[in-house]
Amino acid sequence: MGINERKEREKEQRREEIISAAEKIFFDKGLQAATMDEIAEAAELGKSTLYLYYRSKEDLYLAVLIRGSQIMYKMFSKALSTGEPTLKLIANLGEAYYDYFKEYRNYFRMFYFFENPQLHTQVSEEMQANCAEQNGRIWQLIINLIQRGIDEGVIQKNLNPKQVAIMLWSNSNGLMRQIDRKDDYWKERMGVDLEAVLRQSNALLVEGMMTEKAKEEYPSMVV
Amino acid sequence: MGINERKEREKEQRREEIISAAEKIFFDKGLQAATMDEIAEAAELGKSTLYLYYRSKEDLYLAVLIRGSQIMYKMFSKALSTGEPTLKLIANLGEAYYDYFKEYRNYFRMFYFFENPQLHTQVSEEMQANCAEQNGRIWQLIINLIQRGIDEGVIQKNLNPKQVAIMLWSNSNGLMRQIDRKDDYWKERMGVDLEAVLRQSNALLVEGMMTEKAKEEYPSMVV
DNA sequence: TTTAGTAAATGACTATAAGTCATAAAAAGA
DNA sequence: TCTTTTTATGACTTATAGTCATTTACTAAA
Repeated sequence: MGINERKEREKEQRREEIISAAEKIFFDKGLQAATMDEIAEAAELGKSTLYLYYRSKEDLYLAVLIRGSQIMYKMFSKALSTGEPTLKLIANLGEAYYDYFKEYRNYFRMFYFFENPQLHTQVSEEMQANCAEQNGRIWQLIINLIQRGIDEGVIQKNLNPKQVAIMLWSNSNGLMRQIDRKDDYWKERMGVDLEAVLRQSNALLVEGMMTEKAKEEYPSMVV
Repeated sequence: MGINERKEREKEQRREEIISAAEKIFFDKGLQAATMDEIAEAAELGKSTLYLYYRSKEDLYLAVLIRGSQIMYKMFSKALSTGEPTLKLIANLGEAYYDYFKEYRNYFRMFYFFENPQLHTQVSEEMQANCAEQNGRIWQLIINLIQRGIDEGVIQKNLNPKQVAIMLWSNSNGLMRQIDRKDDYWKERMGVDLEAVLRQSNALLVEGMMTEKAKEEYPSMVV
């Protein structure tokens, strides 16, 4: 019978509405300063109702984060589907991450939460598993790409694709953090353009991992 | 008269005692979960007394952090005073940061706080200024070192020393974060040794910034 | 249409913890 | 010893996450 299905749909919709309301508040105030009362008001629901859908404020925060991850996954998938050579795709993926940062900076900031386990005091097992799965999908995209580069002989084959992935990711992420928090400081007080630093350090890393053959074939990738 | 000086000394000592007590609790529980009541008990003082010395829990947290920064500064200074060639010192500084991470991981973790401005809701102007100053001293050490490398002709002179500093720092920091939180995951599930990744990516970046002359002179720095 | 049963929603409540303040204790000075 | 200043505190206020008994809305059978 269709009633249960309709109810299921409505429940899912309500979950999404709650996420949308929570998003506004979290984007504006961050995890700590946002209150469940505010979110409830934004969602036009009683606070207790929120707890029927999410077990804790942190779980709700992560539900928003997962929405942000899904967007990232889509952007990355799209960047990888242009049919360009693998090395170009690696560069494109770096750009896609930077595009994500610029376009969805609110989500990007929420990812800080992942990195500080001391903030995780009320995360449910389920939600943690959801996040891990979503996260894993994105890593897989990157790792597969690097593996392809190795198989094609454009990335040195003594490198571990996971190792390369984490190296590139970690570097980009660290710099985008700086851009997020201190771009003006670096630009005005130090005369440093962090966007250029980001591109340059990524390029240096990629170049260091390319095979000699690839350097000849794609001289434009060499700094 | 000496009474005021003695009092000043005692007050300073009390501040340090409070920091030591706070440190234990913060190391154990993190900023959010630690309570001022616990800290007061550890310090054998009433909670209200803490507020005579520090304006907020966050300020107290930062006071602990500054102690951690001072240790870092000392370690870095020591690493730079061996009289070795500049390129070697750059590598040593990377190692010194990793040593700090291993030996003072509790402080290292506290630095997460800096990176998430959304957590800063009660930081006083003074404390912020103290942190900025302490922070600036450390950056200056690094930047001066890179500048020396440029002056000596071992680092490419088209590079901005601040740019180089942030590139190296950001990369190391990002990877040490991963090591802190997910070393086992990467090792056991992915077969990746993050410590090796850290060294390798630093080496790649340094190599990419060296002059040709330096590469000839210090072939051991080339991967 | 009524009624019984189920699912969804809520307002009032509890517990916890940061931060305040009037008052007390201790120290210094006269 | 008495007064003033400094240091310390316990009781209080406020804010907010999370709970729970109760209500409201919806569904289905009589």
